[in-house]
Amino acid sequence: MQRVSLTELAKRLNLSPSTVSRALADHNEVSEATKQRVRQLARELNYQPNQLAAALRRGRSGTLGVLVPHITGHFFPQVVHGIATEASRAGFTVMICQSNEDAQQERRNIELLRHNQVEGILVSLANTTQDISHFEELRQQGVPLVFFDRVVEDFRGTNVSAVVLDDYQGAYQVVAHLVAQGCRRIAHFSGPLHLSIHKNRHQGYRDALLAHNLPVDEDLIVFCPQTQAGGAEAMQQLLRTLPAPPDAVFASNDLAAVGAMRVAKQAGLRVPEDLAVAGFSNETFTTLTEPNLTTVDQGCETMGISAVRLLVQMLHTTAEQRKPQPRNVVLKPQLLVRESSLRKPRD
Amino acid sequence: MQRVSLTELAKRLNLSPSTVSRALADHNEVSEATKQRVRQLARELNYQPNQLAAALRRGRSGTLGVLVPHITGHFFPQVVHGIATEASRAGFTVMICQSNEDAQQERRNIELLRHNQVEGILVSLANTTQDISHFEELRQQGVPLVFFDRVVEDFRGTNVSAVVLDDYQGAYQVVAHLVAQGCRRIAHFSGPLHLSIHKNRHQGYRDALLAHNLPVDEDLIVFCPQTQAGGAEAMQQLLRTLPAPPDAVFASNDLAAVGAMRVAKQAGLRVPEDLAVAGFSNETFTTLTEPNLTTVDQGCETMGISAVRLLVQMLHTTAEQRKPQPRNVVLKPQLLVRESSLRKPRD
DNA sequence: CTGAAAGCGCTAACAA
DNA sequence: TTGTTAGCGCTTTCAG
Repeated sequence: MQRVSLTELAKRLNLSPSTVSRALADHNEVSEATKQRVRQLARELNYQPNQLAAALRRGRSGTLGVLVPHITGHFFPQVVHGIATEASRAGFTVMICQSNEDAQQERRNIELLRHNQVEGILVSLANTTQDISHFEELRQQGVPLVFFDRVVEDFRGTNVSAVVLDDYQGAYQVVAHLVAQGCRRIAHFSGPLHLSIHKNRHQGYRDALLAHNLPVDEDLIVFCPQTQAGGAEAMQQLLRTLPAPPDAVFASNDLAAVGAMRVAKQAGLRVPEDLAVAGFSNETFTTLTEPNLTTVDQGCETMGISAVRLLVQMLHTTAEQRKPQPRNVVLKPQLLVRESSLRKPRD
Repeated sequence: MQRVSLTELAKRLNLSPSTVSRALADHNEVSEATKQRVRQLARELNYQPNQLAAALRRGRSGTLGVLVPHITGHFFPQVVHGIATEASRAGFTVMICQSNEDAQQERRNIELLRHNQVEGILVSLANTTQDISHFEELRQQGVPLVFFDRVVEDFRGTNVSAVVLDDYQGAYQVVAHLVAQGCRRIAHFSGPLHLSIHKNRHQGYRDALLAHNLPVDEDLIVFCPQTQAGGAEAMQQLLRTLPAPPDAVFASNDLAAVGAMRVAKQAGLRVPEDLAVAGFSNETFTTLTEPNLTTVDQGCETMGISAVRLLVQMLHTTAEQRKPQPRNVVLKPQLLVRESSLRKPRD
């Protein structure tokens, strides 16, 4: 069984290629009888339309480019899953590239996507990216662009869209919850503040304390690697240094929270009675710790979906000759209260 | 700055499109001087080659199709990561689709990939797929095809390649290790045997026992959902039913192992002293449990890489007019001994 | 070393 | 309702 082209079908049916094309596209200018004939033969010969040719001719590839730092861990696979699902729903295919957190690869992949004529690009920045000229170029040339999670702050208010999570809000909610549970000396394990996620969570922590008339005690704030070991280390430090241990720990991510929890338990503290613990991200393992870890869900999949919707919107508006309508979406995170911070019965 | 085509470049340089094309492809039949001129102007005008057109002309898209059940959880993201990385290394781009475990979507996506002229397809079956006619068709038409992890058994020995993990071997190793640790009454928590992963692990368990002159006690084999709850349930059942608890549990996956471990600890058994525990898959959380869980690493990324290599090989051999050379690769899993099963000091 | 010509497979004016 | 024509942007014979 050979590959047949549309032209081939046309010949066999004594029709012109255009008619066949229209028939297959179900144009209403074609007689029902002809459509039947065409479809029948197409099925018989197992005709496979060549999307490349159609895309070339139309000037529209029907493909969206996706550029993520990597497809590992918890967050990005989920987002990519959301992107792929929503793109498919909107009738697009996706071409996915990884920058491997490398600015060079990021540049190359952007090129690659362009050469493949993607209609728009969804990007989360590599963490080594300083020079953003490659994105600036895309922006100027009007390539529809949506950043998600790791965004270029400078592009706010330009013809570029973005989807981010409200980390500040998430952290604020955690602390408010801990206060409601009766905690008064809430420690915070933060990552480096040059990363916006940690900066925002840190700020949310501070503001929530102040809003509840609690002092911000700098001794309760520890900067540490956001890993299990880092969290463990930080907890040990607090237990060693302070006259009395804190009554809660809010870590900027789940791994650090687990580390803290483990050390606390080894030190004889009961969780949550003596020490309430909360993390951030809703990693899979948060329902496997003992006790289960209170955390903040980021709605990763929703982020992917929103990003695609934004992009598709932009594509429509540009197609209608109007200016593309960039927008910034800030997703609300969801506090998940679990055993590790629950001292009082739920309402 | 408008989009410029190769033809446009040619006009501006008073050259023919063919020469420009050759210059950009760095053919050695073009004078160095001309190459310079072409490259210079291309850069100045920010020329972006149209891959679609090139692909159409060449009859080679440079794209590989990937079809996975989903991009969530632990396993598939890792494999996809491996695929994307290796494909990029081999000069291909990837088009990724999800079947969402649905046979219908699987069929549609296969179509989609074909229409996009992918040069070959990497597939892991949806678990609802019974009718495999869509793959049979690909096979007959000579579309290069590589299955990974969830394969079509019927295709063994045909012009289709496959990459699978040696589950049997992995299970065997686990049990051999447990025996070496002094365990004699090793329980096994298995999933449904119609899934090959569980069937093979189960068989590995049995054979390893026999090989070490231990009896296979059917009372120690429990079929349960391979979830934390399932594992917990199974453990409770054993503790309730048996006159004496087993001295080890090997669960067919990590979640079930965690459930078993938790119940055992609650029942006052020490892990690993009274009960050694081992799982399968090397999920992220296995280094977060207390104690850390002994498990089997599947080399997910390696699987992706192998699959791509196999496909690329097939592409080469077909290109050289020779018959494609399908191969079956069986990856060796790696036993990771951790605290949950370690009773004796390491060698 | 360079150019002319043809065409990959499809779609979309414009005609009939 | 159907056909004619042209061409998307590129590569690749084949000639010069």
